[in-house]
Amino acid sequence: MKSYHHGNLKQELIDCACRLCERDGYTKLSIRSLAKESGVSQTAPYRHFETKETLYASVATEGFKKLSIACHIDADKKITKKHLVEIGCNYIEFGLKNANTYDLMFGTAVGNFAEYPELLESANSTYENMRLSFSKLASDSDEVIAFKCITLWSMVHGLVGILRKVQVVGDDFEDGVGPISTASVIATNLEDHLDKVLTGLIQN
Amino acid sequence: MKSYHHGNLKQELIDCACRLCERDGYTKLSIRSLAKESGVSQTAPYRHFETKETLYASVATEGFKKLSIACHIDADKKITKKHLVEIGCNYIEFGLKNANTYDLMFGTAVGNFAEYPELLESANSTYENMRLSFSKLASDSDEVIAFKCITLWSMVHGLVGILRKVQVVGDDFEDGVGPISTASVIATNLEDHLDKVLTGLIQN
DNA sequence: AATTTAATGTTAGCAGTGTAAACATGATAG
DNA sequence: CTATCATGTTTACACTGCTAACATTAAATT
Repeated sequence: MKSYHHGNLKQELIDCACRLCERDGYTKLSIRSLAKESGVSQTAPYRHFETKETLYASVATEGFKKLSIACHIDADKKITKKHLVEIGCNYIEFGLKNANTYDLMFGTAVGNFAEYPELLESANSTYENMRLSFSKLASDSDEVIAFKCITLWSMVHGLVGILRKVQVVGDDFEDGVGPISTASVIATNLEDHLDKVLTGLIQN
Repeated sequence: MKSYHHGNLKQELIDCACRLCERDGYTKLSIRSLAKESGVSQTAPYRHFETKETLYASVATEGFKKLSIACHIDADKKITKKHLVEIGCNYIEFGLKNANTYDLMFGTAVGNFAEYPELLESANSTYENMRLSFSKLASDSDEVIAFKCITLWSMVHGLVGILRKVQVVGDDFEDGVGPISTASVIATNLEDHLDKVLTGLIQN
């Protein structure tokens, strides 16, 4: 039988939001439809999320947790360049396969991460993981490690954006020269590509 | 006196939309407020824009035109690496200074560029300009040029995203190691940074 | 154990949104 | 001069985020 109190509404709303957000994009997500989906009144979600942005923040938090997991590699002892390439590939794969969630995480939907401690923490933790991997590669100074880390991150982040957009931009160039075909070459040789760029990055 | 017909509504709506979009972000943009701003009835814009996405597409089109201009460099004859660095810096500067418009251009607000011929053209033309610059640098094959072009683009695109996000992510690391401080080092030495990365890119 | 309190749910309602339909106006083509 | 068509208006609908007032029940306090 259905009791007055749901019991686990907050988590169910988040799960549901993650699902719908990834399926339709966060723009299409409405608190009301979410409530209906969970079999609860229109305004019930407001007991758990102050505003819609708070809900977005929760979905983004889950996103960063998943991204962290996707980028995690099992290599406690020695990390090689190959490991970094793997991380990069996993990152890009995540970004392409969870495009809508990725948008929410890196777009302007959530204005200020600092207002949402859990989001802040999950985002920083994703960064910290990547940083640790770099620190295990060579005996660089902390500054150099951080620098390389940001550089790799911006690289894979950029590739996610461009590879995705390019699929949508159309291609009125001759074969092999336009953005689409070029990007798809990169996409299908992602490992080689990252390896090449990382080589430049690591040896400088 | 005010005539029944506005005379130049479409362009005024676009201009106004560009302004409001950059000021408040495209999410806050409403067709109704836009109409009010132009002193016209709520539904008048629908004579010029089939849907809101069509309006978005127009704003994005303007964005790509401005980006093209921002990235344009006067160097008909010989292009050097320095020129490419300049292009990259200008690109990043545009992305950071016009963050909301940039979001509209590269986010999911406009789903399929192919549905908006003008947008498609302005986006491709931005790419084509960048490609031309690369083609004037060295006598690479078309494929190599396109490859380098996409790589540079994804690099600066990624930097825009990360530099912007990082300002908002908070920084609970020791000085000089966390994402913010590292990113700001990169941001203030943007030319050096791009030069370094481009060196690796060009010589491979 | 009884009672107070706080957390969580519901109902009703406001102001704002995108968009469609029916109608009004006036510039332009015949 | 008249018919047409692009452009504007009015009205209306279904939807949205969000608030306020009220209902129910779990948890804390006496």
